[in-house]
Order: sequence, then structure tokens, then C-alpha cells
Amino acid sequence: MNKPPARTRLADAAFALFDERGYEQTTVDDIAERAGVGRTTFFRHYRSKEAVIFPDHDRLLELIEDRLATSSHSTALVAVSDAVRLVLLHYIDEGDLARRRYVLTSKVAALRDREIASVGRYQRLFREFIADWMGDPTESASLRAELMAASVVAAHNHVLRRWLRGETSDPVTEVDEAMREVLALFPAPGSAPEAGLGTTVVAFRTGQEIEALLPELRRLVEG
Amino acid sequence: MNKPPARTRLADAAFALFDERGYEQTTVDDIAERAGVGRTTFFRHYRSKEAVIFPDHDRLLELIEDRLATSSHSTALVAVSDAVRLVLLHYIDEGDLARRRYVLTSKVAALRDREIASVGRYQRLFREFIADWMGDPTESASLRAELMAASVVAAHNHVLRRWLRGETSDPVTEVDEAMREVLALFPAPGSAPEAGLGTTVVAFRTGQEIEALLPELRRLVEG
DNA sequence: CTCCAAAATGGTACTCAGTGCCATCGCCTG
DNA sequence: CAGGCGATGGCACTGAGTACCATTTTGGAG
Repeated sequence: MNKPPARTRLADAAFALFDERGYEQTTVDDIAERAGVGRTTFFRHYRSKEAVIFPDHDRLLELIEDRLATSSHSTALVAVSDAVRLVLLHYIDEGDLARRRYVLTSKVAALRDREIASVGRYQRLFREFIADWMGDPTESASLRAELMAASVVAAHNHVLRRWLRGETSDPVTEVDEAMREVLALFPAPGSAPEAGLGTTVVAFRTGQEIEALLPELRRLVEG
Repeated sequence: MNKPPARTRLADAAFALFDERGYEQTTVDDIAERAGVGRTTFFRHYRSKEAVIFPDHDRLLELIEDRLATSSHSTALVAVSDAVRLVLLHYIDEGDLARRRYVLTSKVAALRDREIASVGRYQRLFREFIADWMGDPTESASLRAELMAASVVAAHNHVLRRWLRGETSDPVTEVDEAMREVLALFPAPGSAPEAGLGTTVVAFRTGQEIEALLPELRRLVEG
């Protein structure tokens, strides 16, 4: 009966203690002691106390980066959807562990902040990728890239949280739907004018009659 | 010639030292010493080393909360735009200080994370406010609230960063424009049908003639 | 099985952020 | 002058994270 490797024992001990006493009330020494290991060994396996809870955040970043890298200009949006699905699937694979982490991050402000910061890095990747893809250095394009990245990440988080809370049993389908909804918000650049297929939607509020707006509408449509 | 208050001296000393040696290379003792005060006094004025750089993040949160609170159902979106403008104006008021902070957060990962976490709190406020405003507990509405909040915050950050980098001299106009663009992404639910005062016009870019769209436009306007 | 080298481990001492406590100083008021 | 009060400074403590070194364990190669 071989012991499980130290890394695993440490993670188990950490989560157990966090459940028992709370995150702040648990010291690294406590964790190491319960894992039957020296304090030094803890820091050798996990960069920090927080890192026990978010062990493979870096790997996840690489996963996204790789998926985005292997895409052509025409498949960019597919790559984005794929990358998002990849992240979601990673959490689902973790199963119970992800849910325990969620409980912790919901309670402990420091951990919530850390999580948000991680998400910020994902978002940055998406933003840069989308901006590159658009290729248009215009300020308006840049804003659109920012909005799109934010929406993509928000959609993912939304579905992920639903799954973590046990509000859905089919998160993958849901995230695909959510991504479709997000991408629908942002008209594919160039596709509408050229083919007459795409749809650009602009909404504003006014007191005027529809007929009074027709000239402006014509301008919008006919460019 | 009275000295400026300790709080100010501490902030000055901190920024000066961060510029000279970098953030991590500066200890709280260094800051206190240069400010000519005891270490205890530092922590009395700023909760942490990071807090010297983000002093009124809490006040900013309250500012947003207050502005959102003083709004009726029909002025919800105005409140959101206002709150965003409020935050932007706060940074602009800070002037050079905000720019120095930006330089720091661009260089130091820990500070960038902290900043992102702060933004996450703003976003949460907006998300909850928008969700309440929509009132619709549907999963689809919930997703839309999330997307909208993320977009609102992203738009603000986009313009703010442009101003911080000196890429615009009229950020307020830009943020208003950006907000209009964001709100245009999300068709206002129920606003058109209810009063007959406001008119929500939706313009599609499409291959069809405008006249062919009139029936649909009427339907949207007249509910 | 033995021996050796590399990897993993444990211990110790250190820096630094952050907290708690208590004594002190300056200043204002009655 | 006495008393109070807020701001300060010093001091000791906890706990995270780092650096270094000695020791043990492990996994091959012979």
C-alpha cells in the first residue's frame, strides 16, 4: 500500500483543513503537517497557499493559447468557441474538486480576487487574439475586440457557474448556445456588406415617428 | 511652512520609491522612513502596501452603488451610463496620479491582478443591478445581464486605458459613444411597448429594401 | 544485489507584510 | 492646571514566501 504522492496528499490535506477551519485559519504548516510532509515540500509543489486551490491555471492558459494559435483567419471564431469549450471541459473533468473550489472562492474574498485575476488573463488572451484577427487598428475595431472578448469570457463564466451550482446537467450544450448568442451580438465584419446575408443591428431611442427616421435608415443601409 | 499631512507624504514617498527601485524592491519600512513617520503610521493610513496605489477604490464602489440606487426602472440604462461616466471622471480628476498608477500596474503583475480584481467588483455591481432591472429570472435573461455588465465595464476600461496612454483628449465623449454602442448591442426589453413615448428603432443591415422592413419595424414600435 | 547519481525531502534561518498592544506626545477644552 | 482624545511610535508576534544546505530516497547501470 504505497502512499499517494506528496502533491496529492498536500492538496487533500489543504481542502480538508479549509473545510474544517476555513482558509485564513489554516496555515501552511498545518497543511504540511497533516500531509505528513515538511513545510519546504509544500512550497516545492505549490508556489503559494492559494496555488493549492488553483493548481493548473497556467496549463489552462497554455491550452487556450494553443487552441487559438492553431486557427486560420476564417476559422478564428470557431477557435474561440473551441477554446472556451476546452476550458469548460477542464473544469468539468475536475468534477467535485471544481465545486469545492467554488465554495471556497464564494466565501473567501482573497480567493475570489485571485480567481477574477485569472479570468482577466484569459480575457486578455482572447482580446489580443480577436484584435489580431480583425486586423483593423481603428479605435472602433479595438473597442469591438474588447467587448467581444469580455462577452465571450462572461458567457463562459455564466455557464460554468451554473454548472458549479448544479443548475445544469448539460453545460457543454449550454456554453455552445451561449457562444452562439454572443457571436450573434457581433456582426461578422465584412460578411454582411458583401453578401447581404449578415445582419447589423443598431438600436436607439427617440421620440420621432418611424417615417422621420427613414432617411437615416437609408443612409445606414446603403452606406 | 507646515508639512503636508502624513497620508500625503506617505503616498508621495511610495510613488517616488516605486519609480526609483520598483514596487517589489520597496519595503513598507522604506516608505515610512522616507515619509518621516513610523511604520505603524503607514498601516494606519493604508491597509496594505498595495492600498497606497489604489486608495479610493472603496469610495468608487460606493459612488457606483449610489448612482445606481437613485434610478427608476425606466432610467436604469441612464444610471448605468452615468455611473460609468462617474468612474471615468474620477480617474481623470486624479490626473497624473492615475497615469503613474497605470505605469505601475502595467509593469507589476501583482498590481495588475489587484486592479483586475477591483474591476471585477464593479462588474458585479453592474451585473446585479442589470439583472434586477430586467426582473426576468430566466436563464437567458441572466446571461444577457452578465454579457451586458461585462460589456459595459469593458467599454469603460477601453476608453480609460486610451486616456491613460494619452491616446485621446476627450475621453468623456468617447465613453458616452462607447456606451451607446454597447447598449445598442442589447435590444432594450419592454421599453418600446410600454409608454408609446420613447420609440425604439432597430435598424438591420440586410439585402432587403427598407420598405420591406417597415412591417417589422411597426411591430417593434407598436408592440 | 550493489553502488552511484539525481531527485525529493527536511530543517533552519531569513525577509517582509500585516496585526495587536501599550506608552507617549501634542493639542484642545473646561 | 487637569483631563481627555486623537495621532503617533515602538515593540513583539504571526504567517507567507525565499535561500541554502544537509540528508534521505529512488531508480537505474553494472
